Amino acid sequence: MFFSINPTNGLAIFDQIVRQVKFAVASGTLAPGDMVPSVRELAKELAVNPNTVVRAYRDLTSEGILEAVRGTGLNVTEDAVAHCEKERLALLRERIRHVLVEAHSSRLETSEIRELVEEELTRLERTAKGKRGKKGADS
Amino acid sequence: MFFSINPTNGLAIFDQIVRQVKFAVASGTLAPGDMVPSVRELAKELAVNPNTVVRAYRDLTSEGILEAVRGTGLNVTEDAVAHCEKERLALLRERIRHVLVEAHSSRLETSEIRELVEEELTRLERTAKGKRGKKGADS
Amino acid sequence: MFFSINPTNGLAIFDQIVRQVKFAVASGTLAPGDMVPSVRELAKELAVNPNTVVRAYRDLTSEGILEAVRGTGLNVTEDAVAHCEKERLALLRERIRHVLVEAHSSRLETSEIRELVEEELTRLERTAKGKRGKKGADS
Amino acid sequence: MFFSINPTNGLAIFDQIVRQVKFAVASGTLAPGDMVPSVRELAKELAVNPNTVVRAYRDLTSEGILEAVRGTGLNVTEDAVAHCEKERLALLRERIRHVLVEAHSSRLETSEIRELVEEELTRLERTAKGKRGKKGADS
DNA sequence: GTGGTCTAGACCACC
DNA sequence: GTGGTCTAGACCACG
Repeated sequence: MFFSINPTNGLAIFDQIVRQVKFAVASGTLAPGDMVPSVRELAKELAVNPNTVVRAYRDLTSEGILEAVRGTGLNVTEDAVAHCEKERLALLRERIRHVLVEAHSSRLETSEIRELVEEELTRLERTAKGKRGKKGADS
Repeated sequence: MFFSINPTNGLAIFDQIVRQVKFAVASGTLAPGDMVPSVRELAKELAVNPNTVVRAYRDLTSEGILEAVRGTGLNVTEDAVAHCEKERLALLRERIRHVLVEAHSSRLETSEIRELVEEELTRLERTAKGKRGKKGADS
Repeated sequence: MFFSINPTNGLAIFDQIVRQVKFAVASGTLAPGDMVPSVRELAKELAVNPNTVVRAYRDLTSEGILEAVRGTGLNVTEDAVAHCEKERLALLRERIRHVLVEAHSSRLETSEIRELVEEELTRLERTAKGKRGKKGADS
Repeated sequence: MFFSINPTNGLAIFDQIVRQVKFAVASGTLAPGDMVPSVRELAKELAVNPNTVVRAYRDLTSEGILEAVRGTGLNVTEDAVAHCEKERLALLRERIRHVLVEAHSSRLETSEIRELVEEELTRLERTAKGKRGKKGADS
């Protein structure tokens, strides 16, 4: 459904899941009270080991974003929205800063970096449009 | 000297060293025939274990970017420049794309992403100017 | 199992492992999709440090002969066979040439060298037969 | 003059020198009473570090093959011939056996190994003839 | 359980 | 002094 994993991302798989849940909450795709997919279901969908999903859900639970409902599953908490909205930009900003710092320390001019970013951003938009035009899209 | 390690940027230390050597070659900071800092020296400077530097240098050697001169050290090969110039953009582009893809999949609008990048880029420029204005400061 | 280390043959241990994996692939003893022994297992079997095996496996991985399957182990790639078949003869030929060159430069006649080789080859055959005749014996 | 170094031989440089001196003695190229080249001279000729030659000569001296003549240099001892003649075959045989063992353990048939050796031996003869035809020859 | 990374420190060959 | 190799043992992420 809304998650997609890229194993060569630099991010650990469980971390990608954690972040994507947070992003989904921040963007309203996942609302308080909604259930997240079961561990098995998500593990199958993403073709990862169930324990990896367990790990991600455990982290989210201990951060108060998910809560266990006995015998039912995990659902998004009330507090989650505020928490995730704040965190979304921070998480992204952090990664963006890291890569920009590296680009800068490689002695690329700011303008060259900006150009690189624009190129990739444009390519991304084009891809996104293409997918939207069709139907579902995955990574 | 010209290398700096950031333990929280998601990249393995040896990989950061590898990339920084490549960037230094690409930008001309390190020219063919130049010697890279000795294993022990760099290890001390970066406060990492010598074996971590050995690992990075070995990888660079097997990529043909460095070559060992028995008993004297490692120097940058003639081929290195072409190799690194090509690779610099590819390496950076790769990381940039990954973070942009994540930002996009978090349902941020392209304009919002662009804004985030601009903010960080501006902050980066300001920091850089600041440093230049003073004297040497390091990360 | 199929690997054996000889600490006095002039080759580094990790290199002997690398070569033996390649040879096993070239000879079909190890087929694409097969898992190589785990780092810890092989280290124990050869009585070497696990890191030495790690080093060998890493080299093989970066040559595209092995690939890591997260959390399960390393397996032989599809490409490995072609790669290793070509390399087997090259690796052996290289070593053979070196020793023949030395023998020749020691002013031995070609016929004398040939004789030496034949003697050792015969002894090798006899030993091999002996082993086959019994049961398993190792070096 | 009669020595040549191959840095990619698998053998350490000092060891190549040691062996070549022994071979020269065994073949009569160097006779008891003959002086070996001075450390400086040989180091320059082979383009290696003088300390490497010192190391080789030290080993040879402690084996009783060379002896120091105060203020003159090093010369070949009386005992050297017998010693070296015996050792020549042993040294070569040892290396030959190592490579044959490896070839055999790579599951090459004896006939295939023999073929490989013959090919390289033939190539060696051809090269040697070529050189002899001309004048001096180097590695 | 698996491999990946890192630290710590040893010995060797070579300059 | 240099790099190369090996040992020993730790921690992490993933299955």
